[in-house]
Amino acid sequence: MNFLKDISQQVSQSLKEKFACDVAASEVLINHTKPEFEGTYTVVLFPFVKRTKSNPQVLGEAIGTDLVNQTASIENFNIVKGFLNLSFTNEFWLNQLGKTVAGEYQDVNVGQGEKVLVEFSSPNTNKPLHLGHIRNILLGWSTANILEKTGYSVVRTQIVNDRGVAICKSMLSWKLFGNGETPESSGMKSDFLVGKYYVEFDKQLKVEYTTWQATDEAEQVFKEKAKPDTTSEDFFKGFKNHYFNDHSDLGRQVKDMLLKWEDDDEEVKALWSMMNGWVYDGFEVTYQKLGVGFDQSYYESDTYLTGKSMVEAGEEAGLFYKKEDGSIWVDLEPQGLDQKILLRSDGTSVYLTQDLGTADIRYQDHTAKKMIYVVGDEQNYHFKVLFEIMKKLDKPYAEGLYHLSYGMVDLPTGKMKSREGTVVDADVLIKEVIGEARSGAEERGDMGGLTADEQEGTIRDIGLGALKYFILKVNPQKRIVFDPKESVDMQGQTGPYIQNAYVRIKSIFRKSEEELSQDFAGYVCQDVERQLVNQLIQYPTVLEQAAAHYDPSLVAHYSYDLAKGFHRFYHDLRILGAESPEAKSFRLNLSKQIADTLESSLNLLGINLPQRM
RNA sequence: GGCCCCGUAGCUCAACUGGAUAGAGCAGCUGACUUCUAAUCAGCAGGUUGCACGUUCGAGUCGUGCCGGGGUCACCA
Repeated sequence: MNFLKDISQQVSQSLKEKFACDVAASEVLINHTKPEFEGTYTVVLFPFVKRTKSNPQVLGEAIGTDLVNQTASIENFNIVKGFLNLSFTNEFWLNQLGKTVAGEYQDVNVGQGEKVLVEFSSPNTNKPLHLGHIRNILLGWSTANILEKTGYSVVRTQIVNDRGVAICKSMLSWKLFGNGETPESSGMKSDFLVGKYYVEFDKQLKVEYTTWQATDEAEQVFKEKAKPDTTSEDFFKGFKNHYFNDHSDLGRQVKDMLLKWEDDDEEVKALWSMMNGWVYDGFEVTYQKLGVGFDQSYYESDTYLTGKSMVEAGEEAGLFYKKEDGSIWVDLEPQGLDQKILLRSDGTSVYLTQDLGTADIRYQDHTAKKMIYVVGDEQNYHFKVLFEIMKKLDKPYAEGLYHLSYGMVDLPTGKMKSREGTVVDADVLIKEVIGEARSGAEERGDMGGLTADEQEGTIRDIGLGALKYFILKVNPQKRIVFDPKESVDMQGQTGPYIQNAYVRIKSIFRKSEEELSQDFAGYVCQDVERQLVNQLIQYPTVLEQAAAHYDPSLVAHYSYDLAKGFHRFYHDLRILGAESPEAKSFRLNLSKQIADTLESSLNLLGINLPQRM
């Protein structure tokens, strides 16, 4: 919005000429005028009071007079306390709409083609995607869209955690208890089938553990390791991991499998490929339902070895150190962090190791110096560590790494826990939300001459629109409390509300037979209309901010405000039945721009706009 | 315990990064469909911004200290 810069410039000049005070144009603060006052933009005068040794009233009079005289678009000013409120001419607003129509407010190119890699979703392959993934995926997807829109060259990627103990649990469990069950034979969605065996493993382990607790061996362990005042019940609650590692038969078998996997054992690898394949098929279905996809997927199984050699190289270069038992560590205490292990004493890699390798391979593939990791905030510390290590290794992309951290999604009953079966599966939720949209549509009846297929598509867009908006409108840093039973609202500040504004506009244009022309010269616009034009020209600024902060919620709030403005306008004024040809032309153009902007902004959030609803 | 995040209306969220009398939606109560789609609009009611100091013309926003919630400090991922 260049005219704001011009105003700042003018203010700076006035201060210089009339008060001999040097204030850079960039220091001039211009706000939106509060609705209860006359005007559209406001210059805050307080900061100049001290520097000019003048009072706000005098300052305001001087600056305001200059602005009105020097700037054709400013019609009037008033001063309230230390605020200089500026009103713009009718001509100005007509011009602004004209510029918008001409596409002048379309280009945002802060990225200038710079490459950015956005990692999101990043699932494990032992169970289906759940509500938490949905937030992750929506955030990642829309952040990528926003970056693309603002001129970055974006690569969308996921890292699939396809190896390790978890998937081996599913594999072993299937082998022991599965009787050769397949997605075909069971009719289950394939990722759910794998998840089923993961849960089954846990169940069996629990049984095994409980039985073991009654043995002499367990009693011995309790006597040796329990602190004086703990009951055996409490002790064994905390001992579960140790049991799995040191005493469990199932645990032994899982580890055995993991070792065989690392040894490239044919049978184990075949099982692994098969079951991972099931999971990928299932994920793909879910991704498609959500309308997202990736330019490239990375697999931990392909990258962990690279990480390992990076660690070894770093150790040789003296950046890391080796303990007597052979494990390799990094000392990040100078950076205010801790000592972290990078390779286990048996030479196998840990979580960090893989992330090092993944980052490096990605850089080799894409030479993107910016990489954004969309990962939950429980891993804040992990990423701090990772980024520090990259700096230590002096990687060219080290400074461009960013952890887009977001809060967990909780249920009204508390945290989601897979062990307690309180996890909300992504597919189940999507179905529920679409069902909600369907019953809403049925209640309303009449979707105006759509075929059955089109209706189904619209219902899906509405349901998903509600879900996506609900999640994306919240600032990523905050935790979300999500009640899947009450599902998602379709009224008020919601996706469907915004979709509805768009649909109303589309409906108008369906009824308007003439070509859209710009014959609105001389039209005197009303307050609502000025406000709407003003909202429209904010769009590029909003995009810039959303891109700078990696925050889709800014776009979400903007589109709601715009839709709200439109609904009100629609209610107050006739468009097709406007009082004059100019008024009609102005309003049609305005509506068209609003529809385009709503479509653009909602698409950034991954929300589709139906033509009717 | 150390470090990190969060705390705003009954509920879900805003507040242009320090600016005016803290705004929306939901839920509750009123009113508006023979009018371009009522998934809409208008109104009422709802607040000591967790608490206390401090910084300054000005603090929900910055600082310090408490209180409450969450996370994290693994040879788990």
